[in-house]
Amino acid sequence: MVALTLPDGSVKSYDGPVTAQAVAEEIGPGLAKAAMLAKVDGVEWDLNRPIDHDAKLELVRKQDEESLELIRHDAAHVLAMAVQELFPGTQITFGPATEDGFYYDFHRDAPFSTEDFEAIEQRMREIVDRDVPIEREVWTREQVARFFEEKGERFKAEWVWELPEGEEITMYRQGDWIDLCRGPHLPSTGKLPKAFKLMKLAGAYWRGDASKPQLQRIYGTAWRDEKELKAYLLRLEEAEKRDHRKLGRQLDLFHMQDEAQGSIFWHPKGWTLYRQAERYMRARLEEAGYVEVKTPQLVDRALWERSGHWDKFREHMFIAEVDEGGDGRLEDTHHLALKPMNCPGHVQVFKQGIKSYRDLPIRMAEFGACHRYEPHGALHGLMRVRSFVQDDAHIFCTEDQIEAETKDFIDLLMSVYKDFGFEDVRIKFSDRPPVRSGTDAVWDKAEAALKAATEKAGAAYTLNPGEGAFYGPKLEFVLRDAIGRDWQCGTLQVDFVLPERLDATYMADDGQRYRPVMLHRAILGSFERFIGILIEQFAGKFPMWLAPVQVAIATITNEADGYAEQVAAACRKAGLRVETDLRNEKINFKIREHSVAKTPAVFVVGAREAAEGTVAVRRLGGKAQEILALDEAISILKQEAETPGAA
RNA sequence: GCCGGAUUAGCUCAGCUGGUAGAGCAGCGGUUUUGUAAACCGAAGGUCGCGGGUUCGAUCCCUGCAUCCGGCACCA
Repeated sequence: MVALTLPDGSVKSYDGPVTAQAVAEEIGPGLAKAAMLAKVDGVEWDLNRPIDHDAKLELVRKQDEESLELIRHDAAHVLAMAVQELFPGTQITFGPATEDGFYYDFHRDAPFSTEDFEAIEQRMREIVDRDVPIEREVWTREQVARFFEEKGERFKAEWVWELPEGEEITMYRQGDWIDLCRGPHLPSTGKLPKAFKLMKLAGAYWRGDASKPQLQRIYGTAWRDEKELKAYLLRLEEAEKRDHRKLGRQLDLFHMQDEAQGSIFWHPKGWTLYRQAERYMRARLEEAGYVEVKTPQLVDRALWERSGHWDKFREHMFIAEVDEGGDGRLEDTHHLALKPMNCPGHVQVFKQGIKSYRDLPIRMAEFGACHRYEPHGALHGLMRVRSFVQDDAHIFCTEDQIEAETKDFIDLLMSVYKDFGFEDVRIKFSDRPPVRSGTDAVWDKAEAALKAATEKAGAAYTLNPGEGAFYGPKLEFVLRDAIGRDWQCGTLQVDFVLPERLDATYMADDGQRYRPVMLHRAILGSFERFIGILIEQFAGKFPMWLAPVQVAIATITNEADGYAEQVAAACRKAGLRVETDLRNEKINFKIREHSVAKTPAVFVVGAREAAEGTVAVRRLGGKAQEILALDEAISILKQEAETPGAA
């Protein structure tokens, strides 16, 4: 007897094992058609896999959000099958669902081309039309290994041995194609909606390891129906318009060029934006009890050797070679490095004089310009550059102070993000990496302290195993760009190692010297990256306090030029960032240009306004105009332009 | 760094199977003085990313390099 309890509480009993598909059919043909997946006692279960024990049974229907992951995983299998049919000799590896689609990694000597996509998609649709059953089979590890070895599938054959001992090994068969997979899957290929599309082609290393062979990854997207697919593609297209590189050019914010790859030429408007962010951050830090310092750009290699960076990151540092004697003799050649980070410099400041426990915590901030020789393939607009400025600070404190400092930091960061318009912040906790400094005991202490403090601060985080810095565990505060890529911005790192290496001490109340703990922390991360995200977040339509030009003053005829200059002067006097537009152009044209430039407000002035001492205010995105007395218009804008948080 | 793609005027892009290039916008010169998202006319603008090769002839084919784009790897 098998008794299945349905979500409505009703119980269905059967003489022997029964499939969820059969149960659905019994309930009704509509449900049978819509059903995609079962959940047996909460565990995902193939519809056509017999249930042989009493359990709670739920059915996931196509219209349920949960069906998406299944659809995408099945789409990946259908893709793999299509590829192997069309390109014999191609080896399969992995093909999971992703956030909005799926991919499959293949090994094949000849490269795929996006021109192959049409044929592959065509074949995928054919496989759906064939409507072949997808069946779950339980094999032994040896059977799987032998099977794949005989087929020349060396990646699959290798992988099966990595699966945990004792785990049930399942193979999913669809027609004459079969893959090692934990499932679950649809009951047949015909259930896969044809709302999929192959998107892009990329290289990816086998098992994410650059020392292993490189595979060819085909990315696709899959949805429940054509309408969802269309909406997704449209969303992507819209998102691409927010690309900060595109907007950076269109809004004349910055540019880059080959002679300084990975570095930014900030134009006046972009630099204004940057300065607003900097001004705001400085005020917030001062308010939060930070002191600001400035440390050298070029530092002798000796310090980097002591800090451990020379050993670990030499390849990624810009090194200057200085021949002191000017005679080419090696003995007096010095190596200096452009600082790739500010920590060792801050420790030097800390070490001047003797610090007392009464001085702690010391929150030492620097808008530090750093240079890192990032690999070519890593560079990405403002997001990943070789020359950047961190809103860096190091908090020197006692172990007892870690918790309070962490909490204060998280609060400060969240409040800053909120002022910039970010509510959706992902937090990751990264623990010890395989290659690291410091003993396990020290790491135990650092990880425990950071975790406890984070939990106290009430911040929800996900675990990011093995991704910590070489000297300590870290919290990463991650923001998302327009097309859904995640970028680490803020960070907090607990460090017991560097104070040791660079011999930082403080005098405690017992008259003994102790090591301070260093908390490395940044809120924006780098101004460059944060501004990149900001541009995409606002699609270039910055709030008044950040907008490079807050108001454009546009004349209707040149009779109003004199008045327009007066208006501009009054605005400047009130601290507003103004641009005048006295060109010999129609007002329609001017309005269009300032709209395209995303200037938040335009004051239109003509003969009428000049006579009456008013301005016609037009807001970005609005059609309406409002005639206001000049003083009033200025005071309204001034109020809107106020920097949030601090002044 | 790795895999794939791209590179044509300031910008966005066109250029069929090899015969040294074209549009729109911007810029420049004129006309126009305009009431809330593109006035009209004109002239100009290019070592087709850089180097090598094939060819009578290369923007186009081959090759090396550079940069950029999409991923992967990396990210103190």
